[in-house]
Amino acid sequence: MAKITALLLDVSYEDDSVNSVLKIFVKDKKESYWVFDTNFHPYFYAIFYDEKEIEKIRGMNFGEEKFSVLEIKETRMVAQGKAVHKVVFKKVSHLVQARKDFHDIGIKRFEYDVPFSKRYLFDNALEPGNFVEMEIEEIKTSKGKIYETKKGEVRREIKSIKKVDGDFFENAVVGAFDLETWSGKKFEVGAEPILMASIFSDDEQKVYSYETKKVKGMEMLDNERELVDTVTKKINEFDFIVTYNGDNFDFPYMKKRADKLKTKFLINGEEIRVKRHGLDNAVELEGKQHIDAYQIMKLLQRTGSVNTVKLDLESVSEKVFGVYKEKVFPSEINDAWKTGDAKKLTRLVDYNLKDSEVTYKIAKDFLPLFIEISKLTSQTLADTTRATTSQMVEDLLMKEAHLRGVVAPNKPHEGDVKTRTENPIKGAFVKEPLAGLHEQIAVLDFASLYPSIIISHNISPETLNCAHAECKKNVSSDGTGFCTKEKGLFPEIIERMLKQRLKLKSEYKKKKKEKGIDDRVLFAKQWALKIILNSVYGYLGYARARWYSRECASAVTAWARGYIQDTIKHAEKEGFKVLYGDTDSTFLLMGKKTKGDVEEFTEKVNKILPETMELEIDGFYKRGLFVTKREGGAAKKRYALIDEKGNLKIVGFEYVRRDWCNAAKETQKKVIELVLSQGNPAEAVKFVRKTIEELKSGNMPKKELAIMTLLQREPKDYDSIGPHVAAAEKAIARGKQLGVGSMLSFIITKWNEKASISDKAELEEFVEEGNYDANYYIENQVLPAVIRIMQELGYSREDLLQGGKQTGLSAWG
DNA sequence: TAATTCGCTAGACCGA
DNA sequence: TCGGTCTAGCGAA
Repeated sequence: MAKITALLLDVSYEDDSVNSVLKIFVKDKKESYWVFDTNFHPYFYAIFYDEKEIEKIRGMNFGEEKFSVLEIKETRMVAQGKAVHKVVFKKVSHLVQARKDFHDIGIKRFEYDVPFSKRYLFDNALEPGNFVEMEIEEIKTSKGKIYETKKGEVRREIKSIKKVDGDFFENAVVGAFDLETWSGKKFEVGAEPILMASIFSDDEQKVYSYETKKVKGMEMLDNERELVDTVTKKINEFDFIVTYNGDNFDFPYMKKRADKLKTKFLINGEEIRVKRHGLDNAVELEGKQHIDAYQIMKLLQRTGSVNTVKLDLESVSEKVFGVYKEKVFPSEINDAWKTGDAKKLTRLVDYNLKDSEVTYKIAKDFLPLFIEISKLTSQTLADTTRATTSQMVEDLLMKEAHLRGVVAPNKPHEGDVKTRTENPIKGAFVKEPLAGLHEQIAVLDFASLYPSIIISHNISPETLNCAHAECKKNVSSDGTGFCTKEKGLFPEIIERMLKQRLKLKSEYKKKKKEKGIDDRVLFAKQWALKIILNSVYGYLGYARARWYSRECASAVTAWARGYIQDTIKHAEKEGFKVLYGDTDSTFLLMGKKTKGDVEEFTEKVNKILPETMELEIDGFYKRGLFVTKREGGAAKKRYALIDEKGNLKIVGFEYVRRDWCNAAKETQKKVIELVLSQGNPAEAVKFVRKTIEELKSGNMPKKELAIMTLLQREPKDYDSIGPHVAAAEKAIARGKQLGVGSMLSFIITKWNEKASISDKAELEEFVEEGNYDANYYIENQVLPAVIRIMQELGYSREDLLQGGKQTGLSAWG
C-alpha cells in the first residue's frame, strides 16, 4: 500500500458490467492518472414509514434489469426533522430508475438528483484545485475479475482519501490555442478550412499555417491536415487547455475538420465530449481541464467584476489588461491568407498569436479566483468556470449541510417556481434625493449589509418561527421571527466566511504595505468569498433554489429598510440634512459640520447596531449633483459627485449607459465636469453648442453616434419593434447572422423626415460616414443628456440651443 | 439552464 | 394627431 499526495483535478465514473466505479484524476510530481474508488456507490436518501417498508423495498426488483438495491442503511442525516435512510445502488442507472419507482410508491426521496461525481466530492469534502492524500493499492486485474481496467493491467485503487492543502500552480502546465478560419457566406462550425492556428504557453509560442506565403513568426506546414495534427499534438502537452469560446467554437471546429480530413483529434487518446450546457455547449476532455476563458469573462461580467460593452478579446485586452489590441476582421483574414500579401499576413499572424496570448493571460490572472471558488464549493475547475452564482451558493450549502448532517431540500417543481416568481419579495428602500447642486457631502454605507443582517438576526430557513418565548424580540417588521438560541445554517456559514474574508483582506493589505508583495492568491481567496457572500441573499429569493425562503429573503430586506431609515432619522436628529439614500447608503449634507462630526455620528450609530453590523464612511465629496425627473420629482439612482482631489464619480446617468451614443455621453460628462469642478455652467453651454454645431455640420464620425443594445430575443419574438430590433431585421435581410445575445451597434440615419426612428435605424457597419439624422442626435441624444443637468442651474432648452443665457428668460437663475 | 428588487428613460403602440 | 400606456433595456445596490 502506497501513500500518495497529488493535485486533484477531475472526478468522473465509468460503468463496468456490475458497478458504476468512481474515479478521480490527479497529478503528482511525475505524472497524471486516474485513481479508482470501488468502495463508493451511488445513493439517495429516503424516509421510510417503518421497518416493514424497508424490508419490502429490499426484496423488490426494479426496471427491466430486475435489479435490487445494494443496501439500505441508517444514517445520522436529517431531512425535514426526520431521520433518513441511505438507499444505495450498484449503478447510477439503477438510481435513476429507482428514484422514479420510489416516487410512484410514494416514498419521500432526497438528494436523488445529485450527480455521482459531485456526491463523492461533497461526501469526502474534497476540493478540486487542492491536494488529496490517498492510500493506494495497485490491483492487478485479469479477465474474469469484476473490476477490469480499460487499458492497463494495473489499476490504482483508493483505500482512503482526504483533502490536504497544497500550492496549486507548481506543477500544472497551462496553455492556450486559437484558430483562424476561412469565412464562407454562412457560418457553420467546421464547414470551412482552418487557415491558421496559434498556441501560447510559458514555454512555447507558435503560429502555424500552410499553403500561403511564409512570413516572420509563422511556421509553415504542408496542409490543413498537418495543421490539425500539429495543434492536436501540441495541446496534448498541456494539463490545462485554455480557449476563448472553445466550448462553442475551437474544439467543435477542430473535431469537425479532423473528421473531414480523415485524421483524428484526440485528447489523451479520447474524443472530446461536447455536452449541452444550457443554451450552449461545454467541451470536456479526457484527463485534461478545458478552461474556456470566455466563460470566465462572462461570469466576471455577471458578478460586476468587469464591465465591458463587448466581450471580444479586443475589449477584454483593453479593459482588463490596459493593452490596445488590433482587430482583424473575417474578410481581412480571407484576403490575407488568399493573396499571401506579406504585410497583411504578418498582421494576421500577430493577431492570431495575440488572441492566444490574451486568452492565456485571462486564465493565468483569474484561475486563482476560480480555484478558490472550486475549493469553497467542492467543484471541479471546469464546472466552476461555467457555473452560475446560484449554483456556487447551492454547492457550498450542500457541502456544508452534509458536514452538519443536514439533507438538502429538493429542487422545487415547476408549479412552485411559477408561484414564487409571481410573488416577488419587497426589496430595498430608496430615499428620494434633493435635486440640485450640493456642497460638502459625506457618504456613509453599511459594510456587507445583507450578509450582516442574516448573521445578526440568525436568518435561516430552519430558524424560522421557533416556539421559544425569549426569541419573540427577534421578529422582522414584516412579522417573521427567527430563533436566537440555535444558530442557523446560513448565519453560521456566512459568519465564518465574512470573518475569514476580513482576515484575508487585512493580511493582503499588510503584505502589500510592509513587504510590497501583491499576493494574488490571498487576493483571490477574499474575492471568492466576496462573490459568494454577495450572492447569498439573491439565492434565498431565487425561485429555483433548493433553500428558497420567501420569509427569509423578505425579512432580510425588511430589516435592511429599517436600518437605513433609522440611520436617516438618527442623522437628522443629530442636525444633518439627509440628501439621499439607497439600500445601504446615506448621503449627508455636512453644512457647518466637520469630518470629525461625521466620524462621531458613525461611531454613535455603530454602538447601537448589532455587533456584526457596521456603518462605514465611504468618503467625503466637495460637490454633488442630483437632477429632476422629466415628470417632476428628483431622480433616484442617478447622481454625480466630485471629491477633494477632483475625482469625478458619475452614477446612473446616460454617461454610464451603453445604450446612448458617445457624442451624447461625452458631452454630458464634460458638462458635469464643468459644473462640478469649475462651477462654470456658461462654459458648459458653450460646449453643448459646439457639439450641436458639429452634429449640424454633418462631420460627426459615426463611431460617436453608434448606440449599443443587446438583442435579448429573436427578432420575431418582440411585441414592440424598437430601433435596435428594426436595425437587426434589416441586417438579417441582407444576410447578416444575428440572434439572441448579439450586441448591436446602430445609427439613426437621415432618410425621410416623416419616418419613425426605427425606420431610420441601421446597423453601424451598413452606414456610410456622414449619413446620420442630425436632428435626432441633437433632440433625442445630446439635449436629453444635458438638459436636466443644466435646468438645475437655471438654464433652459433655448439657452442651450441659442447659446449663452437668454436675458430676461430666466433672470431668476 | 437563469441570484434579487428598485428605478429611469425612450420609443412603439393604441384608442379616442 | 395626441396623449396615455406598455414594452424594452440597462444600471444601482
